[in-house]
Amino acid sequence: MKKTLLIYGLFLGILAFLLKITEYWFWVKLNAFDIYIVLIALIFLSVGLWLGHSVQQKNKGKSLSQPIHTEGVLLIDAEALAQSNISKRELEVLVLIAKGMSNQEIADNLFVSQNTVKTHTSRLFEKLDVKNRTHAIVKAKELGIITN
Amino acid sequence: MKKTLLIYGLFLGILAFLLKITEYWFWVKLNAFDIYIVLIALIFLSVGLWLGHSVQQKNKGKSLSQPIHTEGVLLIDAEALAQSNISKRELEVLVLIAKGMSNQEIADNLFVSQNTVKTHTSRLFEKLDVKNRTHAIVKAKELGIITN
DNA sequence: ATAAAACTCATACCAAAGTATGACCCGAAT
DNA sequence: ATTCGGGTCATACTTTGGTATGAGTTTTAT
Repeated sequence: MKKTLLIYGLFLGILAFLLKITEYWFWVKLNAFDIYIVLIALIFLSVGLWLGHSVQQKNKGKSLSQPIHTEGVLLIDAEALAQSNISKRELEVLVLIAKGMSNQEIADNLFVSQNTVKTHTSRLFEKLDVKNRTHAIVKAKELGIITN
Repeated sequence: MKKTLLIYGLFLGILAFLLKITEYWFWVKLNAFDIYIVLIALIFLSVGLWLGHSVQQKNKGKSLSQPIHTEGVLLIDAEALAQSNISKRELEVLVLIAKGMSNQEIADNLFVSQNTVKTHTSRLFEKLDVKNRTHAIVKAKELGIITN
């Protein structure tokens, strides 16, 4: 946490410095005021998006533990789910797999890397005692974890 | 969450401060320009944060927690099957895919080579307009060609 | 406060899935 | 008889899926 904040601070500091430099450049040499404003806006818009994404990542673990059903795929047996030791994130991946998504699509959907999806799927398959995604789907349905 | 926002706010404050400090390195002048810039920056940072948050919310809704959709027992729609131009053999392969079998397992099951299974699956995917087996399963179920 | 579990990500590697193309056989329709 | 669709198979290739391992961070439980 400390490290993360330090990085944020450092980044913002560098950003401030760069802004001053570009300000000097534009203001003195070119006097392109409008361009400068747009630049500022774009940069901070990006920073905002980035930070928003970070916040999102941080809140991932919080809220969505309760949802029972999803579009087209429904959780029925909470007991079976608990029994299986499948984590929240793994369940999300499972649901998206059951929707027919590829690893890359799942990654995009969950805003994580493909590698992360792969480790989730790997653990998932281990817990379901299967060897591939299609088998995982039927097994999960057999166990009542998901359905349609 | 509150804490996080507070920290971000703090850093924004530091950013404003740094902007003021660096101002003296280049410009020994105090005017409305910098305040204006900071204002722009803050506004667009907010927009960015808001957008990031919106995306997050939207995604949440997309991946999880949607209305239940319980289809009763599906009958295999012969019409849909005919419509899809799927051949007998391709249908057999499709069913075995939906059972979670690998290509090799399907080949063994149908007493043909794995290559043959691959060409069947390939044609099947083409006819179902999908790119992989898991998607083929959901598509075929949507079309009522197979059921569980 | 600390340990355990969950989440994220990366690299490297191997296996399976999927595509493209061409070929042969067979039975049914024209 | 010839064409055509379906079935079979092969080779070569690219892409995706899956495993193994290690590591850093965050959340949660003790």
